[in-house]
Amino acid sequence: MVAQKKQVRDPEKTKARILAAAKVEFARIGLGGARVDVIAARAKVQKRMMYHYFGNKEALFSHVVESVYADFRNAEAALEIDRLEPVAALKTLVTFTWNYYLDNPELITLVNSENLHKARHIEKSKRLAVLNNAFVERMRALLERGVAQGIFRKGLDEVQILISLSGSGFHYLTNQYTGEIVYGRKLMTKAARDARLAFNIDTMLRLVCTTKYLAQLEGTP
Amino acid sequence: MVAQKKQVRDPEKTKARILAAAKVEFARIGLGGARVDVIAARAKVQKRMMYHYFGNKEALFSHVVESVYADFRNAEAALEIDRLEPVAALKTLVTFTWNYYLDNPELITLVNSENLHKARHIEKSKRLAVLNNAFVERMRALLERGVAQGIFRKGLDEVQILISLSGSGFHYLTNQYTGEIVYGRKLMTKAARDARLAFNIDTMLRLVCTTKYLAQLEGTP
DNA sequence: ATCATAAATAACTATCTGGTTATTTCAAGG
DNA sequence: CCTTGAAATAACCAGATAGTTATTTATGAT
Repeated sequence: MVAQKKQVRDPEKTKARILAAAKVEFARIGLGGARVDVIAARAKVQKRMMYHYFGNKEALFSHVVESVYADFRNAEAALEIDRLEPVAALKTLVTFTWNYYLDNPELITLVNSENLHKARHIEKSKRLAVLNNAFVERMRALLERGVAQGIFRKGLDEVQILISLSGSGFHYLTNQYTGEIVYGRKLMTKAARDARLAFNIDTMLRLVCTTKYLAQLEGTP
Repeated sequence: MVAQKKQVRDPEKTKARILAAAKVEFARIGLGGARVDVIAARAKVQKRMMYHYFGNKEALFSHVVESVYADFRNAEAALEIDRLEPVAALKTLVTFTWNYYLDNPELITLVNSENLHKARHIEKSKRLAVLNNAFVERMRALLERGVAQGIFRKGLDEVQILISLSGSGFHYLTNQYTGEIVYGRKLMTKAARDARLAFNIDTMLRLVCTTKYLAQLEGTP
């Protein structure tokens, strides 16, 4: 007779616990490095339950990546940047993106892991397709508004802008460890983080605004 | 009696074959995902030889990452951008960096893998410390020259510039798979690659040059 | 109450995997 | 030659690992 905790059934909570633990482990050490046993132990759940609810390790990974991505897109959509002036909207978006990365470091390593696997886990997701489409469309609309007001440059490609916008923060953070060695400097102190955000906002404005508007900004600081 | 190829001894070649195979495997699937047996098979070498020459899997990984990084820095140093006009030097550096990433895709996944492991494999490398130091110093000197000529903005931080310079290409390439899904567009066609390089050159110029100089450039296209 | 079903547990297994042991073979210096 | 140390080979192993089988138990509908 083995001492045994009374079973309390709560499928939603069990699923959520498995997902949360998987998110931590996959983010910490990648799909290849993560161990099913460790995830189960962290979730305080029998390993069998992971197989019950998610099928296998890779399906669990797919679930994690999709939900992390979806949370990110939904949070951005909630900004409703279409209600702001173009320049304010752009600053808001850069700041939000940077802070979201800082607050959700798993997003970064999970996206990297997913790219190592050629994005095959989110390839087929209809849910992400919809969210991503709207995301790109919001930037297209923002650029259009800025151009109409004579503030933004004509003919910019919203995809290039979005890649640079995410990259300016993402790259800094994902490469923070090799970065500190390469540049011989702490990159994650409060001062360093603030400096990078300010730099990124400046970068995006220089990238998107007309030279004329930039000169005007410099004239009235 | 087992058929057995006559041993031909060539320690240098054996080491090189192990390193080359390890580079491919670690780049393909990460430190956690790579298998020692697969590396040995790919190198056409007895697994024991890897342990003989490199000690263990992680030491082999360290060796690979360090040499890949060193090759990159040495190639950049060979550009001798200090012989070029500031603007030409910057364009050359952006173009070189982009092409180097394209020609050496292992660099990107290895750097990502190393960051997942908090850069502990290159932390202690004296060789990289020297190379990295010179690398940062070259950009500092370039910015200084540009400022002296009244072309570059004053007070720029060479580290921020370098992070953005590498990131503008690195981020595009490392996230190419999720990128194609997010943006609903092929990112690696010849046209797409050329467009990104042109965009990155433009970005770096806008970032570094004075507004006055930029306006001048626009006036005479 | 009883029953059907999903939730949870426990123990197990085939295979994989990093690393080792034991042995043989080559090649260079004396 | 012949000795000696490094290079190479082959077989092996203990622990890890993803996934399974078999069984029990809680819960909600009837």
